Amino acid sequence: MQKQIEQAREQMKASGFKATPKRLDLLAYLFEANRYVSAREIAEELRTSHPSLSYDTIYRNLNDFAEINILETTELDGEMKYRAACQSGQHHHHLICRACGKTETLNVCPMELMSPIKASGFEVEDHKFEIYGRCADCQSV
Amino acid sequence: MQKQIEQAREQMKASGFKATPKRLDLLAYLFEANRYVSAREIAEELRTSHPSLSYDTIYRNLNDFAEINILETTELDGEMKYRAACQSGQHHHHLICRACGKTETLNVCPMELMSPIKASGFEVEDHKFEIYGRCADCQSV
DNA sequence: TTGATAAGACGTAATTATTCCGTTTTAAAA
DNA sequence: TTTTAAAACGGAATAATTACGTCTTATCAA
Repeated sequence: MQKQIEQAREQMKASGFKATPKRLDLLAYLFEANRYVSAREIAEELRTSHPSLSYDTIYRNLNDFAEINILETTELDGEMKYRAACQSGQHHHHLICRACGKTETLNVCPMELMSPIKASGFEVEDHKFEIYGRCADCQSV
Repeated sequence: MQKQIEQAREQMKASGFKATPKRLDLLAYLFEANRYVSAREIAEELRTSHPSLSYDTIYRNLNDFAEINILETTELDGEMKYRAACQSGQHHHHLICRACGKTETLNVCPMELMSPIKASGFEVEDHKFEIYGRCADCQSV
Protein backbone atom coordinates (compact mmCIF):
# COMPACT_ATOMS: atom_id res chain seq x y z
CA MET A 1 0.00 0.00 0.00
CA GLN A 2 2.90 2.33 0.69
CA LYS A 3 4.03 1.50 -2.82
CA GLN A 4 0.58 2.44 -4.15
CA ILE A 5 0.80 5.80 -2.38
CA GLU A 6 4.27 6.52 -3.77
CA GLN A 7 3.04 5.61 -7.20
CA ALA A 8 0.02 7.89 -6.82
CA ARG A 9 2.28 10.72 -5.67
CA GLU A 10 4.26 10.39 -8.86
CA GLN A 11 1.13 10.31 -10.99
CA MET A 12 -0.09 13.44 -9.25
CA LYS A 13 3.19 15.25 -9.77
CA ALA A 14 3.30 14.19 -13.40
CA SER A 15 -0.20 15.60 -13.89
CA GLY A 16 0.45 18.83 -11.97
CA PHE A 17 -1.67 18.01 -8.92
CA LYS A 18 -0.50 18.94 -5.48
CA ALA A 19 -0.11 16.19 -2.92
CA THR A 20 -2.01 17.68 -0.01
CA PRO A 21 -2.58 15.82 3.26
CA LYS A 22 -6.29 15.52 2.51
CA ARG A 23 -5.61 14.01 -0.86
CA LEU A 24 -3.15 11.54 0.56
CA ASP A 25 -5.55 10.55 3.32
CA LEU A 26 -8.32 10.11 0.77
CA LEU A 27 -6.13 7.83 -1.29
CA ALA A 28 -4.88 5.93 1.73
CA TYR A 29 -8.49 5.24 2.69
CA LEU A 30 -9.38 3.98 -0.76
CA PHE A 31 -6.27 1.86 -1.11
CA GLU A 32 -7.02 0.33 2.26
CA ALA A 33 -10.71 -0.23 1.52
CA ASN A 34 -10.00 -1.89 -1.81
CA ARG A 35 -13.64 -1.83 -2.89
CA TYR A 36 -16.18 0.52 -4.44
CA VAL A 37 -17.23 3.19 -1.95
CA SER A 38 -19.54 6.19 -2.25
CA ALA A 39 -18.71 9.85 -1.65
CA ARG A 40 -20.86 9.73 1.47
CA GLU A 41 -18.91 6.85 2.96
CA ILE A 42 -15.70 8.69 2.23
CA ALA A 43 -17.01 11.88 3.82
CA GLU A 44 -18.10 10.07 6.96
CA GLU A 45 -14.75 8.34 7.29
CA LEU A 46 -12.44 11.24 6.51
CA ARG A 47 -14.32 13.75 8.60
CA THR A 48 -13.06 12.04 11.71
CA SER A 49 -9.61 13.39 10.87
CA HIS A 50 -10.67 16.39 8.72
CA PRO A 51 -13.93 17.63 10.27
CA SER A 52 -14.54 20.42 7.79
CA LEU A 53 -13.96 18.42 4.61
CA SER A 54 -16.59 19.43 2.08
CA TYR A 55 -18.30 17.35 -0.59
CA ASP A 56 -17.04 19.75 -3.18
CA THR A 57 -13.48 18.84 -2.26
CA ILE A 58 -14.25 15.13 -2.12
CA TYR A 59 -15.93 15.01 -5.52
CA ARG A 60 -13.33 17.24 -7.14
CA ASN A 61 -10.51 15.06 -5.92
CA LEU A 62 -12.23 11.80 -6.72
CA ASN A 63 -12.95 12.89 -10.25
CA ASP A 64 -9.46 14.29 -10.73
CA PHE A 65 -7.97 11.02 -9.55
CA ALA A 66 -10.21 9.00 -11.82
CA GLU A 67 -9.11 11.25 -14.65
CA ILE A 68 -5.45 10.33 -14.17
CA ASN A 69 -6.23 6.65 -13.59
CA ILE A 70 -5.45 6.47 -9.91
CA LEU A 71 -9.09 5.49 -9.33
CA GLU A 72 -11.81 3.60 -11.19
CA THR A 73 -15.45 4.54 -11.03
CA THR A 74 -18.80 2.96 -11.65
CA GLU A 75 -22.38 4.00 -11.28
CA LEU A 76 -24.29 1.69 -8.98
CA ASP A 77 -27.68 2.12 -7.29
CA GLY A 78 -28.00 5.65 -8.59
CA GLU A 79 -24.73 6.94 -7.25
CA MET A 80 -21.09 7.01 -8.28
CA LYS A 81 -18.71 4.67 -6.53
CA TYR A 82 -14.95 4.92 -6.48
CA ARG A 83 -12.13 2.46 -5.89
CA ALA A 84 -8.38 2.14 -6.29
CA ALA A 85 -7.47 1.31 -9.86
CA CYS A 86 -6.60 -2.32 -10.31
CA GLN A 87 -2.87 -2.85 -10.62
CA SER A 88 -3.01 -4.98 -13.74
CA GLY A 89 -3.04 -1.89 -15.89
CA GLN A 90 -4.90 -3.67 -18.65
CA HIS A 91 -8.52 -3.59 -19.73
CA HIS A 92 -10.73 -5.62 -17.40
CA HIS A 93 -14.20 -5.96 -15.90
CA HIS A 94 -15.54 -6.58 -12.44
CA LEU A 95 -17.87 -8.71 -10.44
CA ILE A 96 -19.17 -6.30 -7.80
CA CYS A 97 -20.71 -7.25 -4.48
CA ARG A 98 -23.91 -5.30 -3.88
CA ALA A 99 -23.55 -5.50 -0.17
CA CYS A 100 -20.01 -4.28 0.35
CA GLY A 101 -18.67 -3.05 -2.96
CA LYS A 102 -15.86 -5.57 -3.05
CA THR A 103 -14.88 -6.76 -6.47
CA GLU A 104 -13.38 -9.63 -8.35
CA THR A 105 -11.54 -8.87 -11.52
CA LEU A 106 -12.55 -10.50 -14.76
CA ASN A 107 -9.72 -10.62 -17.22
CA VAL A 108 -11.96 -11.69 -20.04
CA CYS A 109 -13.78 -9.05 -22.05
CA PRO A 110 -17.01 -9.93 -23.83
CA MET A 111 -16.18 -7.60 -26.68
CA GLU A 112 -13.41 -9.88 -27.91
CA LEU A 113 -14.32 -13.25 -26.67
CA MET A 114 -17.39 -14.58 -24.95
CA SER A 115 -16.30 -17.46 -22.81
CA PRO A 116 -17.76 -18.87 -19.59
CA ILE A 117 -17.22 -16.96 -16.37
CA LYS A 118 -15.78 -18.62 -13.32
CA ALA A 119 -17.60 -17.09 -10.40
CA SER A 120 -15.37 -18.44 -7.61
CA GLY A 121 -17.90 -18.26 -4.80
CA PHE A 122 -19.53 -15.08 -6.05
CA GLU A 123 -23.31 -15.43 -6.15
CA VAL A 124 -24.54 -13.72 -9.28
CA GLU A 125 -27.89 -11.97 -8.94
CA ASP A 126 -28.01 -10.14 -12.24
CA HIS A 127 -25.79 -8.12 -14.49
CA LYS A 128 -25.55 -5.21 -16.85
CA PHE A 129 -24.01 -5.31 -20.30
CA GLU A 130 -24.35 -2.18 -22.36
CA ILE A 131 -22.38 -0.70 -25.21
CA TYR A 132 -22.38 3.09 -25.57
CA GLY A 133 -21.72 5.05 -28.68
CA ARG A 134 -23.60 6.51 -31.60
CA CYS A 135 -25.98 4.92 -34.01
CA ALA A 136 -25.72 5.51 -37.76
CA ASP A 137 -28.30 8.33 -37.59
CA CYS A 138 -26.48 10.25 -34.89
CA GLN A 139 -22.88 10.12 -36.00
CA SER A 140 -23.08 13.55 -37.57
CA VAL A 141 -24.60 15.25 -34.52
CA MET B 1 -48.45 -0.04 -32.10
CA GLN B 2 -52.18 -0.47 -31.54
CA LYS B 3 -51.37 -4.11 -30.90
CA GLN B 4 -48.75 -3.09 -28.34
CA ILE B 5 -51.32 -0.92 -26.56
CA GLU B 6 -53.88 -3.71 -26.49
CA GLN B 7 -51.28 -6.05 -25.12
CA ALA B 8 -50.29 -3.55 -22.46
CA ARG B 9 -53.95 -3.13 -21.50
CA GLU B 10 -54.16 -6.84 -20.90
CA GLN B 11 -50.99 -6.90 -18.85
CA MET B 12 -52.31 -4.03 -16.76
CA LYS B 13 -55.63 -5.75 -16.16
CA ALA B 14 -53.89 -9.02 -15.33
CA SER B 15 -51.78 -7.21 -12.75
CA GLY B 16 -54.66 -5.20 -11.30
CA PHE B 17 -53.63 -1.80 -12.67
CA LYS B 18 -56.23 0.60 -13.97
CA ALA B 19 -55.99 1.72 -17.56
CA THR B 20 -56.30 5.47 -17.13
CA PRO B 21 -56.00 7.97 -19.98
CA LYS B 22 -52.69 9.27 -18.63
CA ARG B 23 -51.25 5.80 -18.48
CA LEU B 24 -52.35 5.01 -21.99
CA ASP B 25 -50.93 8.28 -23.29
CA LEU B 26 -47.67 7.61 -21.49
CA LEU B 27 -47.44 4.19 -23.07
CA ALA B 28 -48.43 5.48 -26.48
CA TYR B 29 -45.62 8.02 -26.28
CA LEU B 30 -43.06 5.39 -25.31
CA PHE B 31 -44.23 2.90 -27.92
CA GLU B 32 -43.99 5.61 -30.53
CA ALA B 33 -40.57 6.84 -29.38
CA ASN B 34 -39.08 3.36 -29.34
CA ARG B 35 -35.92 4.44 -27.54
CA TYR B 36 -34.68 5.17 -24.02
CA VAL B 37 -36.16 8.42 -22.70
CA SER B 38 -35.85 10.20 -19.37
CA ALA B 39 -38.65 11.18 -17.00
CA ARG B 40 -38.01 14.80 -17.87
CA GLU B 41 -38.48 14.23 -21.59
CA ILE B 42 -41.70 12.40 -20.83
CA ALA B 43 -42.93 15.19 -18.59
CA GLU B 44 -42.22 17.83 -21.20
CA GLU B 45 -44.00 15.86 -23.87
CA LEU B 46 -47.06 14.73 -21.94
CA ARG B 47 -47.65 18.08 -20.30
CA THR B 48 -48.80 19.47 -23.60
CA SER B 49 -51.89 17.30 -23.28
CA HIS B 50 -51.91 16.91 -19.48
CA PRO B 51 -50.59 20.20 -18.09
CA SER B 52 -50.76 19.23 -14.43
CA LEU B 53 -49.03 15.86 -14.74
CA SER B 54 -46.63 15.48 -11.81
CA TYR B 55 -43.30 13.73 -11.61
CA ASP B 56 -44.68 11.59 -8.85
CA THR B 57 -47.26 10.19 -11.24
CA ILE B 58 -44.73 9.76 -14.02
CA TYR B 59 -42.21 7.90 -11.91
CA ARG B 60 -44.84 5.77 -10.22
CA ASN B 61 -46.28 4.68 -13.52
CA LEU B 62 -42.93 4.11 -15.18
CA ASN B 63 -41.75 1.94 -12.33
CA ASP B 64 -45.03 0.05 -12.15
CA PHE B 65 -44.84 -0.64 -15.87
CA ALA B 66 -41.26 -1.78 -15.64
CA GLU B 67 -42.34 -4.08 -12.82
CA ILE B 68 -44.85 -5.88 -15.03
CA ASN B 69 -42.48 -5.95 -18.02
CA ILE B 70 -44.25 -3.44 -20.21
CA LEU B 71 -41.12 -1.29 -20.05
CA GLU B 72 -37.39 -1.80 -19.76
CA THR B 73 -35.12 0.52 -17.81
CA THR B 74 -31.48 1.40 -17.65
CA GLU B 75 -29.36 3.88 -15.79
CA LEU B 76 -27.47 6.15 -18.10
CA ASP B 77 -25.66 9.43 -17.43
CA GLY B 78 -26.85 9.49 -13.86
CA GLU B 79 -30.53 9.12 -14.54
CA MET B 80 -33.03 6.37 -15.23
CA LYS B 81 -34.22 5.90 -18.79
CA TYR B 82 -37.28 4.01 -19.89
CA ARG B 83 -38.35 2.33 -23.11
CA ALA B 84 -40.95 -0.07 -24.44
CA ALA B 85 -39.96 -3.64 -23.70
CA CYS B 86 -38.56 -5.40 -26.73
CA GLN B 87 -41.06 -7.77 -28.27
CA SER B 88 -38.75 -10.78 -28.44
CA GLY B 89 -39.62 -11.67 -24.87
CA GLN B 90 -36.28 -13.31 -24.36
CA HIS B 91 -33.15 -12.21 -22.57
CA HIS B 92 -31.15 -9.69 -24.57
CA HIS B 93 -28.80 -6.70 -24.41
CA HIS B 94 -28.64 -3.35 -26.12
CA LEU B 95 -26.38 -1.06 -28.01
CA ILE B 96 -27.58 2.37 -26.91
CA CYS B 97 -27.04 5.61 -28.77
CA ARG B 98 -25.82 8.32 -26.40
CA ALA B 99 -27.28 11.07 -28.49
CA CYS B 100 -30.86 9.87 -28.93
CA GLY B 101 -31.37 6.80 -26.78
CA LYS B 102 -32.18 4.58 -29.74
CA THR B 103 -31.12 0.99 -29.38
CA GLU B 104 -30.08 -2.04 -31.32
CA THR B 105 -30.82 -5.39 -29.78
CA LEU B 106 -28.06 -7.88 -29.19
CA ASN B 107 -29.32 -11.41 -29.05
CA VAL B 108 -26.07 -12.75 -27.78
CA CYS B 109 -25.37 -12.70 -24.05
CA PRO B 110 -21.80 -12.63 -22.79
CA MET B 111 -22.67 -14.74 -19.80
CA GLU B 112 -23.13 -17.82 -21.95
CA LEU B 113 -21.08 -17.19 -24.97
CA MET B 114 -18.66 -14.45 -25.92
CA SER B 115 -18.75 -14.07 -29.65
CA PRO B 116 -18.04 -11.06 -31.86
CA ILE B 117 -20.55 -8.25 -32.03
CA LYS B 118 -21.86 -7.02 -35.32
CA ALA B 119 -22.28 -3.30 -34.89
CA SER B 120 -24.22 -2.58 -38.10
CA GLY B 121 -23.27 1.08 -38.42
CA PHE B 122 -23.25 1.73 -34.72
CA GLU B 123 -20.13 3.60 -33.67
CA VAL B 124 -18.98 2.18 -30.37
CA GLU B 125 -17.47 4.70 -27.98
CA ASP B 126 -17.19 2.55 -24.90
CA HIS B 127 -19.19 0.05 -22.92
CA LYS B 128 -20.08 -1.24 -19.49
CA PHE B 129 -20.11 -4.85 -18.41
CA GLU B 130 -20.81 -5.53 -14.78
CA ILE B 131 -22.10 -8.50 -12.88
CA TYR B 132 -24.01 -7.84 -9.67
CA GLY B 133 -24.53 -10.19 -6.80
CA ARG B 134 -22.88 -11.17 -3.56
CA CYS B 135 -19.34 -12.25 -2.86
CA ALA B 136 -18.59 -15.26 -0.68
CA ASP B 137 -18.21 -13.04 2.42
CA CYS B 138 -21.57 -11.33 2.01
CA GLN B 139 -23.90 -14.19 1.16
CA SER B 140 -25.11 -14.51 4.74
CA VAL B 141 -25.96 -10.80 5.19
C1' DT C 1 -76.85 2.76 -14.82
C1' DT C 2 -75.40 3.66 -10.57
C1' DG C 3 -72.92 3.67 -6.31
C1' DA C 4 -69.18 1.93 -3.43
C1' DT C 5 -64.50 1.41 -2.97
C1' DA C 6 -59.92 0.49 -3.96
C1' DA C 7 -56.59 2.48 -6.72
C1' DG C 8 -54.83 6.49 -9.01
C1' DA C 9 -53.59 11.18 -9.39
C1' DC C 10 -52.52 15.53 -7.44
C1' DG C 11 -49.69 19.20 -5.38
C1' DT C 12 -46.35 20.27 -2.55
C1' DA C 13 -42.49 19.52 -0.11
C1' DA C 14 -38.62 16.63 1.38
C1' DT C 15 -34.41 13.98 0.22
C1' DT C 16 -30.24 12.89 -1.83
C1' DA C 17 -26.37 13.26 -4.90
C1' DT C 18 -23.68 16.44 -7.08
C1' DT C 19 -21.82 20.89 -8.65
C1' DC C 20 -20.98 25.97 -8.70
C1' DC C 21 -18.85 30.28 -7.01
C1' DG C 22 -16.30 33.72 -4.71
C1' DT C 23 -12.90 33.90 -1.12
C1' DT C 24 -9.17 32.25 1.67
C1' DT C 25 -5.39 29.07 2.47
C1' DT C 26 -1.43 26.29 1.27
C1' DA C 27 2.02 23.18 -1.26
C1' DA C 28 5.71 23.49 -4.12
C1' DA C 29 9.07 25.70 -7.21
C1' DA C 30 12.22 29.67 -7.65
C1' DT D 1 11.67 32.79 1.94
C1' DT D 2 8.74 34.35 -1.37
C1' DT D 3 5.63 33.75 -4.89
C1' DT D 4 1.75 31.90 -7.04
C1' DA D 5 -1.00 28.51 -9.06
C1' DA D 6 -3.68 25.17 -7.17
C1' DA D 7 -6.63 23.50 -3.39
C1' DA D 8 -9.92 23.95 0.10
C1' DC D 9 -13.71 26.29 2.14
C1' DG D 10 -18.53 27.48 3.07
C1' DG D 11 -22.64 27.85 1.56
C1' DA D 12 -25.90 27.80 -1.69
C1' DA D 13 -27.83 26.05 -6.18
C1' DT D 14 -29.38 22.21 -9.17
C1' DA D 15 -31.43 18.17 -10.57
C1' DA D 16 -33.37 13.60 -9.98
C1' DT D 17 -36.37 11.12 -7.29
C1' DT D 18 -39.61 10.01 -3.58
C1' DA D 19 -42.98 10.76 0.33
C1' DC D 20 -47.38 12.13 2.00
C1' DG D 21 -52.01 13.52 2.83
C1' DT D 22 -55.97 14.56 0.16
C1' DC D 23 -58.92 14.56 -3.69
C1' DT D 24 -60.60 12.10 -7.84
C1' DT D 25 -61.81 8.32 -10.83
C1' DA D 26 -62.00 3.57 -13.01
C1' DT D 27 -63.89 -0.59 -12.14
C1' DC D 28 -67.19 -3.96 -10.89
C1' DA D 29 -71.25 -5.72 -8.90
C1' DA D 30 -76.03 -4.85 -7.83
